[in-house]
Amino acid sequence: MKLSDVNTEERILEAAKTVFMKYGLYGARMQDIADTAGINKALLHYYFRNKEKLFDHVFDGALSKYFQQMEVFSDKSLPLIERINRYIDQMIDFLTEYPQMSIFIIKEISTNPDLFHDKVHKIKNHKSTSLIAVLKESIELKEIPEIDPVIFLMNLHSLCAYPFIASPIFKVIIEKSKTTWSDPYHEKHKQSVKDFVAFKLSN
Amino acid sequence: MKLSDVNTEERILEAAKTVFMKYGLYGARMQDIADTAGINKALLHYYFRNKEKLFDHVFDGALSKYFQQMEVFSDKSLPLIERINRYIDQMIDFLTEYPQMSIFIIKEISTNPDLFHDKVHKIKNHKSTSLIAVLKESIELKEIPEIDPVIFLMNLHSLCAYPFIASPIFKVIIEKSKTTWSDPYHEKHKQSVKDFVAFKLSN
DNA sequence: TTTTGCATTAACCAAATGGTTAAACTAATA
DNA sequence: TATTAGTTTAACCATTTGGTTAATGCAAAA
Repeated sequence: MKLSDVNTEERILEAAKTVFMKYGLYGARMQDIADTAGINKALLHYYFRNKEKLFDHVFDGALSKYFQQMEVFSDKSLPLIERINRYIDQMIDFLTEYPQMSIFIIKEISTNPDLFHDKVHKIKNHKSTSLIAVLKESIELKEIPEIDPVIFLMNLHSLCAYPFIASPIFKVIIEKSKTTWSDPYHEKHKQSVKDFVAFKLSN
Repeated sequence: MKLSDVNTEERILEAAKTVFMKYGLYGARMQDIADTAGINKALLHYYFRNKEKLFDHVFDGALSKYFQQMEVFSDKSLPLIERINRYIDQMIDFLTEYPQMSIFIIKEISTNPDLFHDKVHKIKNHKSTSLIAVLKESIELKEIPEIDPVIFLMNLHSLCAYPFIASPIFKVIIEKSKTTWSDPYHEKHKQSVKDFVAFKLSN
C-alpha cells in the first residue's frame, strides 16, 4: 500500500464535501470534484464506485456531525437550561464553521425524503435521550412551565439555524442599514436565542 | 390568436412552478415540465425561449409574492405589534399554502447569490418602509425597548419560516412523540411566534 | 374555398455527464 | 532484476438533456 492512498481518498472526500455542499447531489459534477481534488475522474470511481456512494459518504458525515451537536441534551450532570445554552453555543459555533451545513442537509432531504428516514433512525438510536423527552420529564417534575416540547424544540432550532440558511437573503434585506453580518452579531445572535430560552423556561 | 393560448401558457407556468419548486433550477428537467403540463417539450421553448427564461418567470413570481407578505409593516394605521402579528399570520398562512417556497428561494439564492441581488433590489424599492426602519423609529420614540432591529427581524423570520423548511427533519425527530404536524400545530406555531414578539417588544 | 399565421408535434442534434476499459505507472517483493 | 499488485490515466461509451427544425394542424381572414 502506498502512502498516497490515504491522502488521495482524503483529498477526494474533501473535494466532494466542497462541491456537494455547494451544488447538492443533482448539481454536483463528478468532473468538478475530480478537478478540485486534482485527480483524474476515473479515480473517483476507483475509490468510490459511483456518484451516490461518494455522496453518501459526505452526507452521512455531515448528518452525523449535525446530530452530534445535540448530544449535550443527554448530559444529566447539568441543569436543563445550562444544557440548552451549551447546545446553542455549540450549534451556532458549528454552523459558523460550516454555514452550508443546514441548507445542504435540508436541500437533500427535501428532494429525497425517503432515503433520509432510514439514515436518521440509525443515527438517532445512538443517543437515547432526546430533548423532547427531557422536556417532558422536566414539565412533569414542575421544573419548567407547561410548554409544548415540540413547539419549543422547533423554535429553538429555528432561531439557531435559520440565520445561516437565509444569510444571502438577510444580507440583501439588511443592506446598508448595518455593516457586515459578522463577529459582533455572532454573539448577539447567541444571546438572543438564550434570552428566548430563559423566557420560555422560567417560572 | 386561439383561446387555448392563455391556457397553455398558464399550464406551462403552473407545471414549471411545481417542478422547479421540487427540484430547483439544476434538478428540474424540461421534459418533466412538459409532461406535467401535458404538452410537447418543444412547446416550452416556443413559449419561453429557454430553461432560464422559464425559471426566471417562476422565480420572480415566487420572490415577489414572498416579499409582498412584508408590506403590512408599512401600514401606519396599525400599532406596531399589531402589524407584526398580522405579518406572522399572513406569512405562516402563506407558507402553509406554499411550504416549498422558502426552501425554493433560499436554495436558488445560495447556489447563485449574484443574480439574486439585483432582483430583490427591484422588488424592495416598491415598499419604501422596511421593518428595520419602523423598529428604529419606535425605539427612538421609546415605544419599545432598545432591541437590535436586525437581530429581531432575523429571529422573527427564523421562527416563521424555518419550521416549513425543516419539516422533513422535524417529522423524523418528532417521530411518534406526537401525532402528525398539522392543523393544531399551525395555530400553536403562530401563537409561539407572537409570544416571542410580545416578549421582545413589551416594556 | 383558399390563404395566412399562429400553435403543436415528432424527429433530430450537440453538448454534458456518469461511468467503463484497457493500458501505463509505481513501488514493494521474490 | 523480474514479478506482482495496487494506483492512475487517457480515451471511450451510452445516456440524458437542453434546444432546434421542419413539417403538420387548425382556426380565422380573404
